[in-house]
Amino acid sequence: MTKISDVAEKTGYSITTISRAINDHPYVSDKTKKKIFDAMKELDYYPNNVAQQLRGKGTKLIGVIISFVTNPFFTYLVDAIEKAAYQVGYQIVILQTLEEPEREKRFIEMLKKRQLDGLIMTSLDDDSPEVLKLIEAGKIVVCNRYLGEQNIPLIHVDEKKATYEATYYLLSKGHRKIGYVTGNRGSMLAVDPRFKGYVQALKEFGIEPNSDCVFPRRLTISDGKSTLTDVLALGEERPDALLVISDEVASGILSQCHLLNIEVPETLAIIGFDDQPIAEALYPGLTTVKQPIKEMGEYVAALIIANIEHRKQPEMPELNTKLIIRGTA
Amino acid sequence: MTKISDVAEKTGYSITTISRAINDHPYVSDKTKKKIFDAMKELDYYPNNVAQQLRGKGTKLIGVIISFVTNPFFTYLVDAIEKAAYQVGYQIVILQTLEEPEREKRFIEMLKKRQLDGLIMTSLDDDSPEVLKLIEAGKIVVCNRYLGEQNIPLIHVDEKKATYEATYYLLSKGHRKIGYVTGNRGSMLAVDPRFKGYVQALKEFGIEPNSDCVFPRRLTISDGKSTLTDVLALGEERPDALLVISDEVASGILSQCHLLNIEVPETLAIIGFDDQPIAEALYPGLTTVKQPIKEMGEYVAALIIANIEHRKQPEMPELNTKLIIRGTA
DNA sequence: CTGAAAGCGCTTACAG
DNA sequence: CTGAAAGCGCTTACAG
Repeated sequence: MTKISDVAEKTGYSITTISRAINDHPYVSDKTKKKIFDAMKELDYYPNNVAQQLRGKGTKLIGVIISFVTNPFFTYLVDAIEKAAYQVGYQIVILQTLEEPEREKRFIEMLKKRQLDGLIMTSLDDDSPEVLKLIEAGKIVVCNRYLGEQNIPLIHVDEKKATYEATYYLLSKGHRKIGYVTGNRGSMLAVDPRFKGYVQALKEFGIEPNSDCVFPRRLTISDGKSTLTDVLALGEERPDALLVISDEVASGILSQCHLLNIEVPETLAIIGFDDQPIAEALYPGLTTVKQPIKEMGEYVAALIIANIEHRKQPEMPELNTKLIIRGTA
Repeated sequence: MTKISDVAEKTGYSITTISRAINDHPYVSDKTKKKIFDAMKELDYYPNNVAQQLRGKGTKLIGVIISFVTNPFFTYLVDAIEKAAYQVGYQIVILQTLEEPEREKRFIEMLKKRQLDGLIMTSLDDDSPEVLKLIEAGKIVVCNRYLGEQNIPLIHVDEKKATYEATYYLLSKGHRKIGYVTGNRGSMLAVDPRFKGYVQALKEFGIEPNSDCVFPRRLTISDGKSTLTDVLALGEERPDALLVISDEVASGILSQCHLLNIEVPETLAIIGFDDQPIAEALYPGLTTVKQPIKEMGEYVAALIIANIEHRKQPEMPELNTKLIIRGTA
């Protein structure tokens, strides 16, 4: 690999001058610069970024910790982060936890070892003092969801409001038995803002939430299919509407409705969450809660980069969800 | 930030010994090691990876160039690559071109500047001599698709066979007017192996391909919806089956069929491509060509890492597609 | 088993 | 405007 001394040798200038030309230092004449650039081109020389990093420039790499790359929600978030970061010279390292704590640990180590300039975490398992310190130092930004106790800053949308509005919509359409389908464990419900929004709307209509109508741990399309079976097993008591915290699970339910000739939305209304592309492709189109993923991604990228470069933090935009009404409710 | 000299100072050992303890060198006694590790823990010390890199260890970073992160096909490929790479200590930098050549250029520069140990490219725009040199050197591995002229090694499935089989299936079901829906530009058809497989099957049944039934540049769900309109506009001549080189586009077509009460597969049969999760969620389930994405990702990861570490290349597995028959054909 | 010193490839304060 | 030299934080050949 060619290095800076090769360029110095070839041009007759000192290493110092080559470095100054590369870094566009004013004290190098244009003629000198041109000669140097020509030589660099000829030698196919590129500065070794690792050496530059050791001299204080960062890695220009931001890690983004997500649970699964194959989850479209994260994919759209990463897309927004990547575009914003690219503009200012940063790239994204994709870090999926697969919900394994050792993976999260290793990713945080990457930050400590300075492989990464900063870290965006969409989930947080390890809230040890060291991690908290990194959050305080601005090296880690937590975004989207965190169901823990600690009082840490979190960039997120108002999820409670989102489900409140969706549930309210169903209620206003006359539904009274509304089920709740979530990917979370049942034990998490107590601290889940989405569940709280659902409960609040029900209570405003004088309805006590029925735990038989809550379906936890539903994550995939085929979970959705089996959820319909569970719903039907409730007989007379079964819900006439479902708030489903995942478009994918909702799509599984809808598909099964077709198979069993259950009319949507007449017999069963369905609202999804996220407004993934699939929502538009289904028939009937899936009514769903659109998250401001793009805005959130852009903001969180701007925030971590401001932290890395010790600049003043940008102002948080309003992160509003929106109920997109299509055919299923 | 704590550095190795801080650990040396605290323990009273030399920097050399600390380094040796970190790198598990045999000439350090276990008692010494323990003392050193305790001090490291106490100081929350992590070796600066950048300095280590400069001493010859790579960045342990592999770039993966894809067109769009939001495309599920790439998402599944990245997932497979990530998992295989993680096992052996590498991480993935996600590099989306958005089909802009400057982006591709910048990503290749990252490799030249040694920000990346290797590069997996799922598309290749710039086949300049320098890039070819990097491919020959094993620093770049090209995977999936390349519609260029150059004779470069490419890891890929037998796409011609895949579309041949899908088309053959439609023909054997009695369809004779089979349309072809692709994301490529029409001008690319001549070098597109997928199109060749389609044409070959038709010819075996004595059918001349009809250019009216070829729909290029269809990339999105809403492209799919408008494609049905284009199909219907053909009147008597319209196809009774469609081979669609994208599950997403196929889902758009199917959704529009529901809207216009066109029976699938009776009036119009549809075959997609990729077997994305959406295929299973649609009604009827989408018959589609499943690609061996996992196998391809694992192999390409193993290959680039073998190159990086100057080890012998693993053997290429068979990369077979499979027609998944569901309800649309 | 241990340490002083050279060196990885750059940047930059200092001196000219 | 230019260059010799120090130094970023490590690893390792060399000497003991």
